[in-house]
Amino acid sequence: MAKTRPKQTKDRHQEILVAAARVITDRGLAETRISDIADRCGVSPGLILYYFDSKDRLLVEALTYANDKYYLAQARELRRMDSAVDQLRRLIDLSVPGLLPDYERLEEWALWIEIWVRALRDPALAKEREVLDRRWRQSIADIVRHGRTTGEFPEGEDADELGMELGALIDGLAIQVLMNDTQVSPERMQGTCRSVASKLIGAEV
Amino acid sequence: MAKTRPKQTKDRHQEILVAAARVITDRGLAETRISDIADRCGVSPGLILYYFDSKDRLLVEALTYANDKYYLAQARELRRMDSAVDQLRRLIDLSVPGLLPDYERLEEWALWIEIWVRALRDPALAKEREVLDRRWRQSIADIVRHGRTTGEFPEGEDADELGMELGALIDGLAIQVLMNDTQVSPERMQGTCRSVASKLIGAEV
DNA sequence: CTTGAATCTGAATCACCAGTCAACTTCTGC
DNA sequence: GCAGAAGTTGACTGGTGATTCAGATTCAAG
Repeated sequence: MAKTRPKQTKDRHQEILVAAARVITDRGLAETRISDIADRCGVSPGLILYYFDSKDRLLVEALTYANDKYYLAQARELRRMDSAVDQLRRLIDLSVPGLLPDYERLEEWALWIEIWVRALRDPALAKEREVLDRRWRQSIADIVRHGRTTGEFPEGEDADELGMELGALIDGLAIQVLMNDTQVSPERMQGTCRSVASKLIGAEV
Repeated sequence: MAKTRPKQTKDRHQEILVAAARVITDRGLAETRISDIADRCGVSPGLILYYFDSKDRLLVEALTYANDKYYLAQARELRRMDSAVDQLRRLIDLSVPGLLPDYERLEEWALWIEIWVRALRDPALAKEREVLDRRWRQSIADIVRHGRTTGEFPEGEDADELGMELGALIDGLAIQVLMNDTQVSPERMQGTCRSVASKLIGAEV
């Protein structure tokens, strides 16, 4: 069976990416060593460099890989919902760090900050980041457009502009929540997001 | 003259902090070496450790020192204005990375991201960050309150809540602008901030 | 089986850098 | 001036961690 080997390779590749993402969220990008990733996979450090040309490339790939994984899972879930209000509420809930028991969300936001820092000096990652961020704003704008076709939301401001506004609001609040700010609890963030979204969109969310 | 020595010492302390902040914005926190800071000051690496117990402490102090400097300059400027609308507009303009020629603003935001990343794992810095962030939201809330006493803004939602909302919006947008996102130009961020602020406050800004 | 390619290991190499330290210089007060 | 304190230097130490590499192992195909 010719597929066994290629598949094996692919799995190892992914396995390393997943392990790297987890190590990064645990220890932070700056404190992530190749041997940490190797330990997490149960292999030797040499093997990591066998699959990835350098630590840097691995880290960049891991950051975008993880973000992709979370995004796709979210998009799949939202697509199954008919109501735009439900979609928007769910998107908000998924965006609040620590609101839902599924604590992978915490990881996602921590990875975002690492991406931002690194993208400041790494042109390759900077390019990827823009794609990821655009996709994030887009998914909000799409919900707004969907709500307007279903009649849940009134016509109004440009949907893409709204996507940018709400996306930025969520980003900013998520940072505070992620930092464990005593004034910005997950529940408060949820309430604020709903309230501002309602005002900007012009319909109760 | 007894003042020469104490003053000299103080200057050296500050000089190092300033140099450290600049190196951090240039190279990134992760790539900042003691010798870089020493070079920037034109002194030997040993002297840096003579004034600061460790690299870590120096870096944390530099991050908050720089933030403080920017905040105080901004607060002083805003205090001199009578109109809350003027204050809010100015605060927005000062917050848009790269809008004003004074490019120190770019540095400030880059430092914020470094603070966030590091605060995730450094409890001491986490505590400082909360103070700094609270002060930031507070300054917006104060403008709202001021505008309500002068009659420029109508009564409405809790001023502190508004401070959190607008603060988060600005944070989120500033990240995109700082990253050089092609869809989020400085001018667009400025327009969006004014427009959202107007809607949430209930008066044209 | 056998062979060659893919996978994997772990010790060795190599560069880098935080922090130390002994010696040197410059002040300050007397 | 002089003694001691403060400031400064730069070579050195020690630890760390990325990357290399020479083999060992596994596997697929003939």
